[in-house]
Amino acid sequence: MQNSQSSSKRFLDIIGELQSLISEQKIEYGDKLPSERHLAEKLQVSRAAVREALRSMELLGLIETRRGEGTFLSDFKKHQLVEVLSTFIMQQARSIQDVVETRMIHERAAVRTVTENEEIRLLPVWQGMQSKLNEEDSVFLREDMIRETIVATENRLSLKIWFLLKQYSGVSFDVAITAPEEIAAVHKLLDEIISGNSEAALACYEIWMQQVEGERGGTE
Amino acid sequence: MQNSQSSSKRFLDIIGELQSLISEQKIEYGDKLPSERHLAEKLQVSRAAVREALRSMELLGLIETRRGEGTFLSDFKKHQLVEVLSTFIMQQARSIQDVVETRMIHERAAVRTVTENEEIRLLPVWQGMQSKLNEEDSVFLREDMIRETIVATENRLSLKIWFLLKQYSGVSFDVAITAPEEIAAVHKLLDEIISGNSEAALACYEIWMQQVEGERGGTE
DNA sequence: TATGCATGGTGGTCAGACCACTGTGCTAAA
DNA sequence: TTTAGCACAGTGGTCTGACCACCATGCATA
Repeated sequence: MQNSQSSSKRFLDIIGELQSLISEQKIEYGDKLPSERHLAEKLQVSRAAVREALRSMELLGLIETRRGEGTFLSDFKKHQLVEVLSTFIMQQARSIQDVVETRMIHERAAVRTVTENEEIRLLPVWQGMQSKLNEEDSVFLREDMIRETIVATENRLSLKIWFLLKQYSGVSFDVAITAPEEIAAVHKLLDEIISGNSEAALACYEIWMQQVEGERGGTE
Repeated sequence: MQNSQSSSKRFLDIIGELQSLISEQKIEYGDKLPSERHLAEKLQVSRAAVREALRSMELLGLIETRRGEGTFLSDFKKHQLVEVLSTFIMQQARSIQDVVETRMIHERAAVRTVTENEEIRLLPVWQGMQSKLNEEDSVFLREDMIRETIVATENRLSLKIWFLLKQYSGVSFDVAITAPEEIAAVHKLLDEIISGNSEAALACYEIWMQQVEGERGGTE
């Protein structure tokens, strides 16, 4: 009867039942869960089914399993994360505009951080990029510039999020910077970073991005 | 020999092998994967083990399974997203500092966007929050203020990321704003948003956050 | 030509077995 | 009495083989 939608994914039901059981029995982070065999008996399913559910939860970081010992509720607050993650995944990214804007949020923040931090902006990286930008036969990608900027902030999470977003934003980043105007724009951006003028650096960034944005619709 | 760390989680290995296989055989989104039985034979593991890996991937949204038809690669580019989030989950958040900093990146960007956008900053929401802040018996949570700000930017992706990050950043956001200094700080922030002075608004935001940050270690 | 059915392949589930590992408690040696 | 060693039970890890429910296909029949 209830097989078409609701229970066609039994292992999802099992996950749900496990979570109920966890909250009912007030199992805290780090506590031990019933063994796979006990769970199978309690939930009236096979051990294989229980394991499929448990492995899924493990991959999500909800639980930890230790051979010979048992299964334990993970001691980090990963639950909400999973919730968000799943809703995130389930409902296709809505607007590409959000992705672009969010990507740029991270990029702007990086430019600002780098420019306003004396230690970072005096790093030799920036000069290195400038000379590479000047060389005729060197390949200097758009994403190199931005990536290095975010790397310089030493915020790995931001870097990861950016890396993710750039793949969605529909802009070609793995493209060498060759157009004279673009070289000039990036050059100026690097200048302003080195001189520590954050407002000017951000302005350069915006100009550059407008150039990049404007090129869409050209080739394709 | 190599059982203590690397291959103690066989189903993780299987997931890895599956992903290799997917990229090797150039399986595109929406394409059909080999059947569970074939995979089991190919990878030299039991079908149960293959299924554990597949169910995990399914929960993450990487694949879709249709009974009687087969297993299909999910038609959206969810891979990287999952990869980013899961690796981040797995290896206990490295530096909580990254999380906090990234959260603030989104918050600052929202404050700036809202303040610099005439249509948004003239919305009645801000006054509404101010009066609520003044009322004696009303409950105005920290996260209400920030959430509304990000909501106002209409960037749902940024909102989701923020929502995710706030749960990790170790700061209590579901706490009512009651301390006189905090009320004053938020009030001033709202003032500056309404008057459209972005630098001043950001300065207020920083002050507020320093207050919030400073309270850690007090109660706990 | 069009309808209906048999068949093979697929995921979904199960039972039972064995292995590898861990913790515990008992036993025997010091 | 204390301690070192071992046997054992419980746990996760894996495998096998079986059966069911479902779907697409193609063949046989009307």
